[in-house]
Amino acid sequence: MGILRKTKSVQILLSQFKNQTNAISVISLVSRLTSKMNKTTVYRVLDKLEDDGVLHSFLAKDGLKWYAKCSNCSSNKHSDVHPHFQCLDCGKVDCLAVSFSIPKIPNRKIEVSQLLIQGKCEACFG
Amino acid sequence: MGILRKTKSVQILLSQFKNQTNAISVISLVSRLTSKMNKTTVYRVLDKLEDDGVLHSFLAKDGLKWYAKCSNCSSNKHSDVHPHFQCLDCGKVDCLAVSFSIPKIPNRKIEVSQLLIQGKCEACFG
DNA sequence: GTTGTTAATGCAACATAGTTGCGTTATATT
DNA sequence: AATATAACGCAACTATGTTGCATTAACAAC
Repeated sequence: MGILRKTKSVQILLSQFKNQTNAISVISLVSRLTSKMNKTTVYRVLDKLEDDGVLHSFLAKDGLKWYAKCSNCSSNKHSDVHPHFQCLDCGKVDCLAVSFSIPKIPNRKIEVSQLLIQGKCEACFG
Repeated sequence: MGILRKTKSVQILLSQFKNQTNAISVISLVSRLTSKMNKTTVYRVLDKLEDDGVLHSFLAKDGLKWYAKCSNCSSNKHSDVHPHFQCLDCGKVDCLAVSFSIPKIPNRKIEVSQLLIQGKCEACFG
């Protein structure tokens, strides 16, 4: 069950993802919004926005959950399969606008896949 | 700093990975060895075995850490880059013996990458 | 085999991410 | 304005993982 009401919390959270394509960790959202809403609400709204195909989530290598805007998803399915890149220096995570090929695996049905790449980003590499 | 002494705990943990190629979650190891060693010891020994290139670790989609035997790693580097497959039905995780190509990304230095594939395994697919 | 050094362990307490139950608030419909 | 109920805040809780420290045990030297 997705978002039914455009509450203040939903609008605040959506505004965090406006005008930027980077992913944001849940921890970061909870702490930066701590004066505006309860952490429980952050978790619940993010969950629903993912249901609706507005955001997609993935886990970084440290086990923390990150969210980013979807580009071509609906509430039916998350069609947007792309790798995520996390900088080991500054911690920034972004969605890479490239597609990758999943290796063929016999006798298994593939449903989801996620590729996490870590290294140094443009800013930290130079 | 890796393993220096062949203690009873080290031997018990290593025996869990003998004669099988599946990955095992830390949670599962902690609970199945609860009568034989403290959970702190489980975490510490696994950490050291990974340092030594004996085991490698990765995170499944639920954020839980899993370990599996390395095949071609040393304490210097984990050379064994392969995808992991987790069955959404039975939860079993295994290392796939295939290599995959990481997409080219401009202006970034790639250091680590992990591909997690989820779906239905041979047993649950049929 | 005994001794000494110190890596490894067990335990308790702690840290952190995330979840649940429930009473209250506020959105949207009539 | 009244009503139904989705959404919220709060507190308490769960689970995974970590830390500090006193004790134990591996192993090398004798």
